[in-house]
Amino acid sequence: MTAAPQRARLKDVAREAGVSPATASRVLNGSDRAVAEEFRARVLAAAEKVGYLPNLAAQATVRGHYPAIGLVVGDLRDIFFARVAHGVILEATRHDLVVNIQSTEGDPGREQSLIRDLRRQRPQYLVLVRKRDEDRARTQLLSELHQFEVEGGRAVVVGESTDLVPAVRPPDFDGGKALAIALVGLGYRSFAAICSTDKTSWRERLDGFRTGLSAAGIALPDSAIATTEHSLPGGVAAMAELLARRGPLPELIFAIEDAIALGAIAELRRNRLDVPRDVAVSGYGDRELGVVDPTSITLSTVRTPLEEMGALGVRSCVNPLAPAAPLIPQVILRGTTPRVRALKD
Amino acid sequence: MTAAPQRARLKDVAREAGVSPATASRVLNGSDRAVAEEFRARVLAAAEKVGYLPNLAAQATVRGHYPAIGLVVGDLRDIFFARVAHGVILEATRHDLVVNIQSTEGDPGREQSLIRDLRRQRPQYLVLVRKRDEDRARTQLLSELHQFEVEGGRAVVVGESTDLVPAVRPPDFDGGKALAIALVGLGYRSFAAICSTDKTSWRERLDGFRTGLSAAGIALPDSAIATTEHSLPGGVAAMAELLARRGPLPELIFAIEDAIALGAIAELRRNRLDVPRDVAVSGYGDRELGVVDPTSITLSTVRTPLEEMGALGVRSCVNPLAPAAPLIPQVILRGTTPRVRALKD
DNA sequence: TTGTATGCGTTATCAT
DNA sequence: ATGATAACGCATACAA
Repeated sequence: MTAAPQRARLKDVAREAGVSPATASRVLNGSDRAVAEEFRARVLAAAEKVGYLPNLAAQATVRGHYPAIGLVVGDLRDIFFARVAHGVILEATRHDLVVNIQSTEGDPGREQSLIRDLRRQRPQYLVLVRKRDEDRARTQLLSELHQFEVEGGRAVVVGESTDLVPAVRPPDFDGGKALAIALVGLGYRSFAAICSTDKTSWRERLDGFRTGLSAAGIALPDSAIATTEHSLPGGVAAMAELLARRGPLPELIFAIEDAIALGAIAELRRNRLDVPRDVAVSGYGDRELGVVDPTSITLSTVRTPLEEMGALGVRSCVNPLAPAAPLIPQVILRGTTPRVRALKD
Repeated sequence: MTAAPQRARLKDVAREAGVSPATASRVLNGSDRAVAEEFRARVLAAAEKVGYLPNLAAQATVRGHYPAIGLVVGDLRDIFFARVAHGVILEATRHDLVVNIQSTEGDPGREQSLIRDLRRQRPQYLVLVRKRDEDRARTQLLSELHQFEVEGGRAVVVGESTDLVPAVRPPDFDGGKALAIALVGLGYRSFAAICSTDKTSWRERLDGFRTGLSAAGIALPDSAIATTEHSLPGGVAAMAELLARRGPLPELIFAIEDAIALGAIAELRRNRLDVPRDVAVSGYGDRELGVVDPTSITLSTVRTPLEEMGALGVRSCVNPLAPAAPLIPQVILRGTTPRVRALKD
């Protein structure tokens, strides 16, 4: 009924060129063996003529591995995963690697089974993107990754730390530090901070921030820190708590996450405090909030180089020994943190 | 040096179970042939014991095709592509299909070469996601897709229309109509509209909107329509133009795109007109603007079921004959279009 | 119902 | 430098 799919095979190219399949293979696909110039030209011409495309699957069976990179992400609609995936895809293409993408749909419990699915394809590399260090079923995941490596694959985690396999971690310490230095440079001298209860994600940011401040001789006492949930309502609650402490208002409030910062701003406004006139605010993460709507506030923040992290994940798989370029977080100063001089005018 | 990768093969399972590879193959991978219960159990146990995973590449060489779906998208950081890709990935997983993702990086000119790359893997299906009907190199793309189908693959375009292959189009007419009906239901009776110069994307939305209005006996004359660029500054310009026409202000302004709506709102405010007190505004697209920041406006809009479109793309590849469930756009009424009664209170 | 043998498209080893 | 030939892991037509 259906016509048999017509695709040119290596054999067809060889016949067309009047050479053996072996020779054709040598010129078309990478081989260290040399081929006479005349034959090479004939094969190339023949391949072009019959529209030959190498069959990756056949190559994979004989080579034992697939020139592919398995990519496990969470929900792509989350800009975090989208940015990392974008970096992975671009870098993979540069290395002529196919990207097999899978999504946990936000359920880290599915990671293991997804990796298992991926393994059927014998990809050479595996990039696991994690937002937080979710460790349900850690043992399962560990053994799955281990098995992958036993089979000759190389895996890397991008995002939160894991001691299971090599990891590409966000430069959160550097980001916090750079932000602090930038804010001090704008003239700010007194600070408060709002952290989330999710330890791993804010610890380094805060440590870096403190380090940056201390370089200018400024301290951030624990009494100036509120801890709350990693969300906008969390920011509201924490801000309320800080205000309730009734100390002097700091010049700037550093929220460990953009969403928290937005909540804090909302609560400040509810208390008839203007941002940035009365208090300045900075977030962290650059989740692309507060910048799309010019009629609203624009939030200062730190942008984590997520695309670079994805690309680095690929590079460190492909060439584990190559020295990695450092990840540079980008401090983005917007409307919520004006230069202090301007305020005093 | 490196230990040879150890992976269990079908042969190993067969030996372990004391059966022939053929029998093992029949029970482990889909075959219509029946196998005695005892053997089946032995094979299953053996496979479990040695940790067998079928080698997809080997299966692909003998079967002639790869159980995969090639996915070509633009920049994943664009929520449009992210949502469609998410739908594709989920549905593909349901059909036990691998997803090979590629990104044009926003350059539609790369589509052809990406598809060519994909073809090397002999995927069964191909989903091409397009935001607009970019037709540079249309002929090239056409022949590439044609070649893919000649080889036995099935392709579909998701997004803007194309007559090249089956397409999954956004329900823009229905969305415009549903929005108009919802707004009339809120009590609005006079309207203006701002369209973009990019014809294909707004034509159906406006047609649907007009149809919805006319069901209530309301007309939208051409004099109440401004045309501009598909962007926020475009919205500003168009709003300025509408205001300059100096007619009576309509009760509601329908912008064909959220970004345009935001520009329009900005321009209204600049003219000391309050939204929604003086004029209501609705966008279209739900690009997730104006909803993340609760301190700002929240824009009414229509949400195109992009995930469903992606899933439908997969389904119509896998089973072209199955009747497709209709795509339902979702009208989202937020702060910029309050019930008219409330305003009159 | 089960096993044997052959072939899928490609690469690599071995002669030539 | 080139060509025959044997793998690679698996599925299936055919034989038993």
